[in-house]
Amino acid sequence: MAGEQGLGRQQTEKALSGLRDLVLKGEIAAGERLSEVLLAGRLKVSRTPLRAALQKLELEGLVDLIPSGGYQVRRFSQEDVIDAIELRGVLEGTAARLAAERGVAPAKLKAIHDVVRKLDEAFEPAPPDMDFERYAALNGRFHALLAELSGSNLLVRELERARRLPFASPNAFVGAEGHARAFQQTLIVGQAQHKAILSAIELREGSRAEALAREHARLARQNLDFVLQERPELKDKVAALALMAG
Amino acid sequence: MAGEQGLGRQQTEKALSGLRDLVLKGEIAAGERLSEVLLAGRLKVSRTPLRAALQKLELEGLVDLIPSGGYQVRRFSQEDVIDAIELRGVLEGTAARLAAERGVAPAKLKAIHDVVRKLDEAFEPAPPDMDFERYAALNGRFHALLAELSGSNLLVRELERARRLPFASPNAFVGAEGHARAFQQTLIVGQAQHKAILSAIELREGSRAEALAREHARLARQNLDFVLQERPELKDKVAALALMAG
DNA sequence: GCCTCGGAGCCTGTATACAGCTTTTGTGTG
DNA sequence: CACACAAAAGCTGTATACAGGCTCCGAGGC
Repeated sequence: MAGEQGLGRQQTEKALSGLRDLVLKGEIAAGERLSEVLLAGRLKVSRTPLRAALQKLELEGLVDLIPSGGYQVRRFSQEDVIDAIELRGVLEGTAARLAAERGVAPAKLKAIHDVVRKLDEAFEPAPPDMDFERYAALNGRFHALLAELSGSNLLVRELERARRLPFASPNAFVGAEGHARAFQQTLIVGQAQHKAILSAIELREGSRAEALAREHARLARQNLDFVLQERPELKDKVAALALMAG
Repeated sequence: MAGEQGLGRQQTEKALSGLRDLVLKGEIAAGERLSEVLLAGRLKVSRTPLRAALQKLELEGLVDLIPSGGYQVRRFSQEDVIDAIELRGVLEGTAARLAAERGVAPAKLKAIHDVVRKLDEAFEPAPPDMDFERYAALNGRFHALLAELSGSNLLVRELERARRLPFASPNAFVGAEGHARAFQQTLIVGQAQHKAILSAIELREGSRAEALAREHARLARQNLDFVLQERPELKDKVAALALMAG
């Protein structure tokens, strides 16, 4: 039954999203070897698209190639998580600096200002009733638009890649806000930083824009440290940390 | 004749290096669609490892996926080249900063100092007789070791990726030195910067180390501008620029 | 003359068969 | 009881067959 569906890269997409889910939800332990036949059966695809998905996941950094053959789920140390956050900060800082240095088209500025305004509105309901999902969507959009402000296709690509690691996502800790008041405060600080970054870009203050964007990513680092040092029981509540060892 | 060779990923490796050569040497024009059957025949592999190689090349950024199916050679604009150099500078700057901030094991420092000394020795023959190939190898090693000094596996990976784009390589313009005295001077300046970067790292001056490493990458930018503005006829002599449009 | 529609060829995405390497298990020996 | 070795099972990497789109061309209509 070759080409049963036949259209596009449908099976590969199915294998990719399915496999990504399995890894991200921790249903496959870190370091575990990934059997192609087993996974193919589980995901209801043949080995060919499954192997394609494995290769893509390798590029995303979720799985590692085993020298003797095959793949295994990548192990992330605490240092890896810290570095991934740092890296996102560096890249977003570069995006902000380039935007400031090179200038930004008014239309793009308007679009990102709109997002910031909507983020403000998302704060209006009292904290317990806040729609975190909506906030996360808008926050993600802010960061995507920030990358675009740089005017660099290359940087947009790199940032898309960097954000794929779940704990490096700007929303890594947003889901857990319901669990700790400290997290909610970081949202407020974060939104203030959003505005400061935009202001720096508009004033063409490249160095300030870069520093602010870097600091903004450090909020995630702060949340990470908070979880690890003061509330280790929250670790399981933050899905993004499922992959982290220790 | 399934599994004719059978060992490891030999065919994939063959397809990957062969295909990369074809693209890098400009034997396939930018924007051209890549026919799998044609290429498979040309490289003497079957379509399966060829497709694997195509996917890897997509991750390297040399080919683009066509939405309707298949791949094409990626087009690089002048801006892309500039941004790739900038990105390498940012990442190497981060590596240098982290090395300074976090400290470096003496053994690693010794290793990179050795490379710097050998680079000095490579300058001893009079410029026309200089062994550029040896210089490029040592220079590449310096940059690889610099990444390792950061102590961040993630950053090492990212820098390996970033350097894959030929024009973003630290050696992008080294091959062309024979063609212009101006290039030779950049080698001298570059070596001085190597030493300054190491000094900053040893003194734990993170900010200085970062700025220096960024500036070091800008040598490539300088060479690029020199070629484009003053000696356009050299463009064909720099293999790394073969992929650039215009 | 330009646009729309249809068909033929080509091409990609997918499934599957096969062979050699890796790993593991079980047995025999020191 | 530990270790070495051998056989077998499982697995991956590779080749290839197949089917459904996609592309391009030409014919027909407005």
